Amino acid sequence: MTDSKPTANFIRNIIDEDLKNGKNDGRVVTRFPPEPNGYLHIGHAKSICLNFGIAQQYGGSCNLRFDDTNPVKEDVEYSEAIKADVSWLGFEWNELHHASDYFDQLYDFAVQLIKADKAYVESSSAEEMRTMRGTLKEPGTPSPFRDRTIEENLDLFERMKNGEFDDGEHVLRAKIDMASGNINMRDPTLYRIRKVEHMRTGDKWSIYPMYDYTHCVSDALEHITHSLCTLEFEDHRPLYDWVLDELQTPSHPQQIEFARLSLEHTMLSKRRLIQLVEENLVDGWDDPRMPTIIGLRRRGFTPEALRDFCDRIGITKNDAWIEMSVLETCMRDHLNRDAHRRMGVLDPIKVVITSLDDNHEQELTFSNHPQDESAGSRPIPFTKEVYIDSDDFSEDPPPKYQRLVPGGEVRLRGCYVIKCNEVIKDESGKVVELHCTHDPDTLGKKPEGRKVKGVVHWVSAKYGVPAEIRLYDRLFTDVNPAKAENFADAINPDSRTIMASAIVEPSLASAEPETHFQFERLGYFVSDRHDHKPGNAVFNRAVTLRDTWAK
RNA sequence: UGGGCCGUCGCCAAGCGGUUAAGGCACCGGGUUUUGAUCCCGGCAUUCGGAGGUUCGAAUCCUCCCGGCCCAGCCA
Repeated sequence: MTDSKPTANFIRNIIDEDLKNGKNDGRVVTRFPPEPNGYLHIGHAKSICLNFGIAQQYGGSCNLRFDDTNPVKEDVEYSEAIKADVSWLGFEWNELHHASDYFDQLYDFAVQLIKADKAYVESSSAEEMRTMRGTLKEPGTPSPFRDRTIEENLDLFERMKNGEFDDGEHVLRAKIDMASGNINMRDPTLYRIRKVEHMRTGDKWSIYPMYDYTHCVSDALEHITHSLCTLEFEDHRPLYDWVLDELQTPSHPQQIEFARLSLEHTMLSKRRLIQLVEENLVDGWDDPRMPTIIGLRRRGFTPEALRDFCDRIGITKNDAWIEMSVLETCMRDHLNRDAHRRMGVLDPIKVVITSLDDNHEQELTFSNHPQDESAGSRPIPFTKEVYIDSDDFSEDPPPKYQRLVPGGEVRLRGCYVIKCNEVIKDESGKVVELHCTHDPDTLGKKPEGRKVKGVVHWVSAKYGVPAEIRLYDRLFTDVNPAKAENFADAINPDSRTIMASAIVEPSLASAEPETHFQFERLGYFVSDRHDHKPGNAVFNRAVTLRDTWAK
């Protein structure tokens, strides 16, 4: 996995062409403009990687800008979380801005529009405006307020700003074309009255600019060259251009739209995500099953893997659905390369090696990474009693089973070959202990005269450390849960399995929170960044190992 | 004839008038292996939503048709 040469896409082609033609004096400036009204998810990661990635590739820059134009939905809790997520993903913004930084300029520009007779104060109700807007197939009708004099508009707008009116009494509209086939051009609202505390400007303003008016002006003020956004804004581009043309801003960024991310078995609508959290269907925004950046992080995904993912899925205008396997592969690729190997047993079953002395103790040396010598090694104690995973033993094995069976042999990973001689059960018939003997001539060498194919991970019963291991699966069984009648019903009942009695090798007790490991034969895990502490080992499984054994 | 946009392998995606139609994921073999992992090697679209047309030559240009997505917030 490398972050080198990103795949070609239509946006890079446009930029290449612009550069060739000397447009923007060879500058490339992008921006990532989230509204601070929630947590970022993997769909935002796509946009972040695109915007910051293009800036990097072309030696340009990328700004982080909070689109904080609707004070009723926004909060600094979110803007702080967003900054943390962007940084964690590995990107540095050039400038940090807020749309609210431009409120004064935006107001002056609005006055300019009024003076040019390109904007007017509308005093109809929202209801009436909707009626007059017409429908998709029928043109709208002009408002009776459309022909107010410039002086009257100026006066009213100033009084709106001064707080003389209540929410909903008036609105400032652009004067464009009520008959346009594009509904966004039927005199769109530019300003509305909102007597609400703003997260940054407090109660200074009682009017707030709308997205369509704010975004293009903000882009222009920051001298953005390429304003990248998602497909649903295609219809807004004529308005974006109209505003900048009317205002004759010195800079006129080019808006380019690309398809948003759709990932199978998950759902990226902010509204639905909020619902998951509020209805306690998950544990919060950072629940490891959430597609939020913070959730993916806690699950054990890495910035490298997420960046690789964004590069692999590409940028187009197709409504594409990405299979989970792509994300999982990115995760495995990265951690296969970087994660140190460890052993842990999820559901322990005791193995007594009867051929060993009661107090047998042996220190074995395990490589941290079989393909990377530089990763070093760590000691692992071997004792008479060890634990193996319960599904690595079977009295009634399925075909091609390569693990331990009564009378059979298996290799304890990095240790001896053992043979199962006796199966101990409790009153209910449950297997509680296996009595085995070891072949002393198999440490570091193949057994004589026979083949032992199976290898099983294990932990010393005496030195193993108790741990809680959380296993995760997709949150939704449906490919597209958003389409389910009641999406809560689409939740996978087995999306989380807690293995409360797991035992892990001693070296893991001292692992720092948020350290990634491969537990051999089980998958990639991370020590939980919140719950993992000395004396309380907690690991989350990000993804299993690839498994080609037909189960 | 409201307006805008999209259709290349099961899923993504390069390709921009002349290529044997890249690559990744998935899948199917085979080899290595003390992780049923990794790694390696091989297979996987005579065809680009369909039909016409232009051209010596079309996935790439034109026309029509079919299928899908977005838009009627004082949300972004």
